[in-house]
Amino acid sequence: MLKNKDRIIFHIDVNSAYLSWEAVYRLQQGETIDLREIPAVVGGDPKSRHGIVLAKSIPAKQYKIQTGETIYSALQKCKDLTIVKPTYDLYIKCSSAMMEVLKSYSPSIQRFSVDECFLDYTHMKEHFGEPEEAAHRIKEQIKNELGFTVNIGISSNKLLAKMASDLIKPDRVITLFPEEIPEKMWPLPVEELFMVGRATTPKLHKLGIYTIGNLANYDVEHIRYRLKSYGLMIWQYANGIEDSMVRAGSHMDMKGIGNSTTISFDVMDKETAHMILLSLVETVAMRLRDALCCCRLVAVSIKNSSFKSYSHQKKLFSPIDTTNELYPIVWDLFDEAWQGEPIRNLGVRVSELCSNEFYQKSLFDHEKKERYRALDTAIDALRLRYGSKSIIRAGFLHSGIKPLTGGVGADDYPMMGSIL
DNA sequence: TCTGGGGTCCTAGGACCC
DNA sequence: TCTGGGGTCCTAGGACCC
Repeated sequence: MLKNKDRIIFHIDVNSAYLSWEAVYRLQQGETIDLREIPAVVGGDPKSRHGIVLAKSIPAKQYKIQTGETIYSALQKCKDLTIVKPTYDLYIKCSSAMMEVLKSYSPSIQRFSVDECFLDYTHMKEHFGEPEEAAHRIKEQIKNELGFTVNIGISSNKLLAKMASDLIKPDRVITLFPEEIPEKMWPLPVEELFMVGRATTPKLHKLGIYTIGNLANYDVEHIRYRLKSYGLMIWQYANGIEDSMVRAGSHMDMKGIGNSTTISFDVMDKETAHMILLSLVETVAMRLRDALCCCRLVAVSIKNSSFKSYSHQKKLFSPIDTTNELYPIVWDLFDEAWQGEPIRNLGVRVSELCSNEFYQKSLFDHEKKERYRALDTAIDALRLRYGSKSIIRAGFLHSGIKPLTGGVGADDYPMMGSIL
């Protein structure tokens, strides 16, 4: 029986992913300046109210520019900051190219996000040698073949491998085995521990916990009493305790599908809101069918111009997957929830997914439903063949609203969430 | 021309049933 | 007249991740 402590897990993390990928692409296009070597960020357009920093170069980091802050504020910190728009299609391609390289080193890979994954190296030693040696080979191969650098963290579980890859950047292989925890992980500020975020940090500070080591050595019952199961989890993380498997997941274990959008102006009327919701539904429903799923729960979220968010959801009697069934539900949910204030952001999310192949037909299903499904299938096929803009609803023609909104590209991948 | 968009999981409270 | 308690489902909101 293999003990957990004998596992070898790699965490591969692309350094400044979006920015690196933009830099590589631009160099390939004949650009002479490497974005990674100047103060630069990838960020949206403030005009359309998308103005936040998505990724920064290391020189930009020297100006204390942080991911998530506004472009406006970043410019205050660095007057001649270079700002480039995100191109998500490129990122999906770069991510997939990296996955192809990693697949040749282990069959057991868990994609954690577009720029991070876990690789189980446990049984690969006889093929590729000692873990550190292999990690260096992987890192160099990605650099040489794809042009960007990665960090690789090595340990006996996913949590420690992930913490390891964060220790020193960029272009590094770093180990963090259990015996190295006191020296390498405990001195770090507690907010650098995975799952300790903005809300938990001040609560821990109030308890006199400032470092990961403070948390690790705190009375576990007391922390559990104060922070419930969450407290127990982060206490275990601080002690390097975590034993989840590397799940070579597919989109089959996706829990939900959602799209949301920040509108470039404040929406003041129901009709416009309905149009935007319909364009979100088109994308959500298409992704749902693409995953061969139906959903049983539909939710609408609203963020108003004062940044207050609220949501409204409905559990369905029978699972659905067609645009024509989904949008009336979404419109109703919106009408019930909207408090009449100016709207900044709208979202649609479906969950409680099940297979669409053998879904239980309810007694109240009617033949119309079958026609809807046939229509959607035909539209999906046209969009696949001639592009997403080849067929749009007439209502969008003169609306000034995009007929399809959102999506993460053809290559949906499962995200991991709070539990490793 | 300040504040994105994609996820997962947990909790609390109320309804409802026995 | 007094006011059980357990279980499950549903909903809204908030925490965290990238």
